[in-house]
Amino acid sequence: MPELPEVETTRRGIKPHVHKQKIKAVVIRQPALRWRVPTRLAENACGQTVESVRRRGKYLLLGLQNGTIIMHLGMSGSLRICKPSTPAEKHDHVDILLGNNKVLRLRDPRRFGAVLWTTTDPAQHKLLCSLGPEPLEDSFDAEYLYQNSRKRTASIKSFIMNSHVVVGVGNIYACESLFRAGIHPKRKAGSLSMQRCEKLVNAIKQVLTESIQQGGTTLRDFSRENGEPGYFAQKLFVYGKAGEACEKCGSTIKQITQQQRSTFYCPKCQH
DNA sequence: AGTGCGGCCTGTCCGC
DNA sequence: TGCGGACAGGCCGCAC
Repeated sequence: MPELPEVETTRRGIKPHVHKQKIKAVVIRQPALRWRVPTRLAENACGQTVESVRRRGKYLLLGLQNGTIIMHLGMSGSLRICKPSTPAEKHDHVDILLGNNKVLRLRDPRRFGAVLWTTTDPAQHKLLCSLGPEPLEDSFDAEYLYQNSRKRTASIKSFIMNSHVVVGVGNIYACESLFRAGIHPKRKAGSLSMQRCEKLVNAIKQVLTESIQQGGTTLRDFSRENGEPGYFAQKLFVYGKAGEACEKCGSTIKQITQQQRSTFYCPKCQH
C-alpha cells in the first residue's frame, strides 16, 4: 500500500506523539511479519527514549539511544496513535507504549511489513545500504537518471520502481509520473534522452510533493496516524482509470500488466 | 550484472 | 448465499 508520500505522511503524523518519549513497553502480538519481529527488540527498547523519527525510502526509523527500530508498512500496513485502553483488533500486531500514555500501534493485515532492530548505523543495515537516492533530494536529477539508465533494457516503469535506482516510487506514482512526463511505461530505460530524463525526474518530484501535501493516496485502507484518509486519489490521472477518458486528450486509458503489476497509461499522450 | 519471476499474506470483489 | 479466482499501494531472493 504505502509509497513514499504515505510513509512520509505517517512519519509527520506520528512524530509529535513519539519524539522524545520514553518507551515503556513493546507488545508483540504477532511476530510473523515479513521477517520475524526479534524478541530482543522489546528487551532493548524498553526504558529508552525516542531521539529521532526519520524516513529512508519507505522505511521508518525510530532512533533510540541504544539502537534503531526499523519499520516497513509493506502493502497493507498503517501506524496509529491510540490510547492503551483502545482494544487491539485482529491485525494489530505490534504496540509501542509511550511515556505520554499513548500507544504507537502497527496494523498490517497482509503482514508484508516489518519491524526490525539494529544497534549499528541503520544506513549500513542490509536492507538500507544499497538503496538509491531519495527522489526529493537534489542528488536525484536528470544527469543521475540518464547516466544510470544507459544500456538498461528493463522498462522505464520497472526501472523507476527499482529501489536501488531511486527509493519511494511505487506502482501508483510510477504510473502517474510517466503520464505527466509523456513517457510510455514499456519504453526501455536506456532509450530515454537526457531531455526526457529531465521531464521524468521533474514529474516524479512533482507527483510525490503534491501527494505529500495532500496526505498521500487513500484507495482502500490507507489511513493516517489519526485515522484520516489522504486526498491525492482525487488528483490521479491514470492509476485505476482503465476505460475512462484521458483528462488531457480524451483517449481511453489502458491497463496492461508489467512485472505482475497493473500499469495504467494513456496510449496517445505517452510514447 | 541485469532481468524477471515466485512467493510471502489477508481481504475484497466479481462472476457463476 | 457460497465458492473459486483474480487482484491489491512492496520487495527480497532466486534462477537464468
